[in-house]
Amino acid sequence: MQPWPRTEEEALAVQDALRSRLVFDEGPASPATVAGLDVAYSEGDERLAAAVVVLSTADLSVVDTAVVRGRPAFPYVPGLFAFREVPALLDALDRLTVRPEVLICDGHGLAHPRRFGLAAHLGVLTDLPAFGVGKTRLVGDWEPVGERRGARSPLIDAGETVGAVLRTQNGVKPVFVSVGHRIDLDRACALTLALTPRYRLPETTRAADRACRDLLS
DNA sequence: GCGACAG
DNA sequence: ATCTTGTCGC
Repeated sequence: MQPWPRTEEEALAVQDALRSRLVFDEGPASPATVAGLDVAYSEGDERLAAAVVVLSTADLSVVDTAVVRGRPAFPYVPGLFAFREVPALLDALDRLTVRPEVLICDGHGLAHPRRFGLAAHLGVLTDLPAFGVGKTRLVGDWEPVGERRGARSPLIDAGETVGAVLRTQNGVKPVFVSVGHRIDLDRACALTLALTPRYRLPETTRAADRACRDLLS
């Protein structure tokens, strides 16, 4: 993916081309390692820091960390968000010394207007199992989710299930889980719950958020 | 024309 | 994403 798209039209064309490479299968049931990815932005200038933190699924300990500085590669446009962060995230992934078994992204996968959000995009480019855990919705509707941790409701857009609204903590606002590449929704939700023993967001996301924020300040 | 709109 | 004080609760 050399010539990075510079217009919305070009970006849409790239999504169209890459979408056909998505693979939908069960994916790893109990991966030994999972990676969290996140990006932090500076206020005034246009600088960013991208981080990937690999955790051991067994005890949630940190196995590897990679952080890089960079620039947004595209303006923020809902639905084209991946074009903004993917280059920096790939740079960070390249600097890992271990290859994680699953990528957990800060954003959506299939829960996207054209079914190709950040998690799907990164999954295809790395060919690693990948899914997204978003804090807010981009598309879709859902029925009220039970108040207890583990409760979930299908996220439906244009008549199809594109993800799940999952409660990770009792009485706390749920998160939006959606498949990206080479993993199914049940396993993505199970992993998300395994990574949220105490907080709303996965430990992977929290670790990556801290890492890139540290590099920026 | 009016809202909605990942991070 | 980032800007922000206090406040409620364990």
